[in-house]
Amino acid sequence: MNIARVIVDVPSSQTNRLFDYLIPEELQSVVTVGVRVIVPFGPRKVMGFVLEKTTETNVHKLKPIQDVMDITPVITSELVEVGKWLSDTTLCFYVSAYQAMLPQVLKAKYDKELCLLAEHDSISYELQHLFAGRGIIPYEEIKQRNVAYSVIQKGVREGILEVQYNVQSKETKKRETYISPAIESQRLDEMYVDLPKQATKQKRILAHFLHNPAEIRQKELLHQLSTTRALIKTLIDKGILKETYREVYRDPYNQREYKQTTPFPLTEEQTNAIEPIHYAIHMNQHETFLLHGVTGSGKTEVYLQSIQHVLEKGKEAIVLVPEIALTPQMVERFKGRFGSRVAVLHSALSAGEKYDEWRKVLRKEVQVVVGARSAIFAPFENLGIIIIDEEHESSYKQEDYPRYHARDVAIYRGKYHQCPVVLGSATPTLESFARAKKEVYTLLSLTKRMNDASMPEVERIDMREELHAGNRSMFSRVLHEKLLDRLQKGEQSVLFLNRRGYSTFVMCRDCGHVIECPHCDIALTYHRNTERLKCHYCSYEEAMPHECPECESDSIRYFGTGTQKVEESLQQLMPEARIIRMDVDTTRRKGSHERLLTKFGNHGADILLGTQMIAKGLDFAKVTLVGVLAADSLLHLPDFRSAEKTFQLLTQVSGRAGRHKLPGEVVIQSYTPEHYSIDLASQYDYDSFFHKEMSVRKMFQYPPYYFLTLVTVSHPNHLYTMDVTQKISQLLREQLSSQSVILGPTPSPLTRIKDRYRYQCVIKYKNEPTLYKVMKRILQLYEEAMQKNDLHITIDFQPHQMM
DNA sequence: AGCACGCCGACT
DNA sequence: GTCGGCGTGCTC
Repeated sequence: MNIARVIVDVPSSQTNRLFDYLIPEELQSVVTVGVRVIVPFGPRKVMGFVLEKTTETNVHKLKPIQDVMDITPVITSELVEVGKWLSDTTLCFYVSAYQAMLPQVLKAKYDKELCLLAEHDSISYELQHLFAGRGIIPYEEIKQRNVAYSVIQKGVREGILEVQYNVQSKETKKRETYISPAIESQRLDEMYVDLPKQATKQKRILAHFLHNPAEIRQKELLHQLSTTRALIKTLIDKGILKETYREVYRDPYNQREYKQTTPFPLTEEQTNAIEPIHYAIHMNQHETFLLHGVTGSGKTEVYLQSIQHVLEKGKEAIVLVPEIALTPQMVERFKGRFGSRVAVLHSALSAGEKYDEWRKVLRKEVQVVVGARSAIFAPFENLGIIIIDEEHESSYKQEDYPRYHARDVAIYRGKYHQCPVVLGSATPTLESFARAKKEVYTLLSLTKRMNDASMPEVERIDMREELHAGNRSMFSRVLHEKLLDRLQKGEQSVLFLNRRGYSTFVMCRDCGHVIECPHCDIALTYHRNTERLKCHYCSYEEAMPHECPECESDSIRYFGTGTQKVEESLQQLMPEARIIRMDVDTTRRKGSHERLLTKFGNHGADILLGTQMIAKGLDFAKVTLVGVLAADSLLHLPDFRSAEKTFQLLTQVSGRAGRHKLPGEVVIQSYTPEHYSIDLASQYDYDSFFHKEMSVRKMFQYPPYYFLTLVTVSHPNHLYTMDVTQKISQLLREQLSSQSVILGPTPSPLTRIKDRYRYQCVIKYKNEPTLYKVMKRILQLYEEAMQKNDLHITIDFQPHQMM
């Protein structure tokens, strides 16, 4: 096995294959499948992943591997397979798939240096000036100092200069310094006596070690003796003390104390739900469960006790949680139960912290990972369960390369490890619920809230009537009243505004009529530049009307409101109320999210106004009112999932009120309160919503009845972009089965980004076994244009956003 | 992706 | 003759 087959870190279609390298004798034992290596590639050096080892090759001029970057593999043999599958099913490069599995700091860093091979005084004046006495300089200095590249080229040709390509790892390990005596205590005693009288501080330090010769953390020593590093350094230089380094983890949760919890007694429903999961764990059997439980029904306890079983079997668990729900409260629940056996992986951690948490997994120091989407690649080798909480969350779908869905990866890994996968949600995606109904997944239901709490009462407010009654503000009279009431009682309110409602659908403020596409039942998008309304699914368009086509009123407007504006008018309406605004702007800084929530939790404000991010996980005893300012904002986005998303969001938000002793109330403001998603959400009726929405999806040929694939073409030239998209649509129509529907070319919802025009084509299909092949062929066809002509073609199988 | 190689026009 | 423009093709 002296040949390694390597995927090089060059993301291009021509290099997207294995390259064979000779493993030098001295690296024979360290070069194993899954390690990163540095290999010569053409004239430079690049990072690569070793995917195979072999003794045979048909390449004659094998180059040797230059170096290894890892002592132990960073990609387990299972993840090698996952990576292949991932790149095959998302059509991404192999490197991209493997990069996606690793923490950012393991990405290679490249730099170039210029080396001087000749004697300094034998070279030209210009080069002497450039090198200024140094033997190696950074390559960029050539440009900075304005030296002509021809001079460098000539030097290289003459053998005076050499360009050196370096590959570095960005990883840094945090170390702590420890101090201990370098000599025996007897000699230490002598030293103490020999020290000059005035060296009182040095004596104090020595006295400490005479007393306690054990190694001590430098930080602690400095603190205990209130001395300085300089003094210690002196003693080290004298050879009396020595310093040693010990690698430590950057543990963002280390300082925190977690109250240890023990398993709660389960309700009858929970017991029924957990039994099949435990059975699958014990039988080492893969099965996908859909745990459908209303908000507050105790899904987490089911997760925790399932994990408990897994750990008892000596296996490991992955828990995925949506990014915005990965709050300290959530982490606390897992750390509280499993303590130091838990690693946490999410985006709020620094790169170094993420790396450290990830390494705990790699080294098998933890058995449970709680994390956001990418934690699905946690390098466990003995998985016993994978849990995806809030299964319906769109953040589980990666929106750029590789465009994977964590749910698919989970099921792939679950099959590999023969372990159960649990998808949990109060509002499962139609896809998952339909699969459960077809018994592809096993459905487990929790219909009751814990402690017999009831869901808060929901009142829907028709904002059209408010307008007719002369209320032009964005707060209905009922909501205003209730807010004042809470303020008086010293209770708290949460106001929710969807920021994505900043979009631009067109609606009549008199009759609530929203202008929709006649072919797609989806709101048209207002294009400011052309003053026209367009459908992003079927290319239909029309002029922006001056009056409502339904009631002929001239109150027809395009819509959008920001949190900032809401805060201003709220403050105007209720000057005495203390308001906390939470949106992207106020939570940009690290830790501000938590700080604001803590402040609200301590009743540092009366009203919490926010976007998406406050819809999840909030659990405050004094919150008795939840207001949704514009429930329509999601509804009319150009997205076939808009009704589903509205239902999910309203259900989610409603769950924030009255979670404790005080009963809660919910006010939903809307211009179309009669819409089934709002109506059924206010009644907490998932089943009816499911049936209604399924019939809509069936009628309009959308998932889960049909699969979707989105092809997006972009190029600086408008006509060319249209042309390529047209040709691709044509090819798809020719090469795919006649049952498939191909929509397009259509301008993308964001038709121009960064001076690039974007067109798209949507494929709706039921069964298209050759789709990957056809797509690959199309990509090959345009490979040249993509390389030379700045053409981009992206393919998204099962897209979540049609942008 | 990068980089070298190689073939053309515009110079010292 | 030499320098530098960019199209072409390769990287174990």
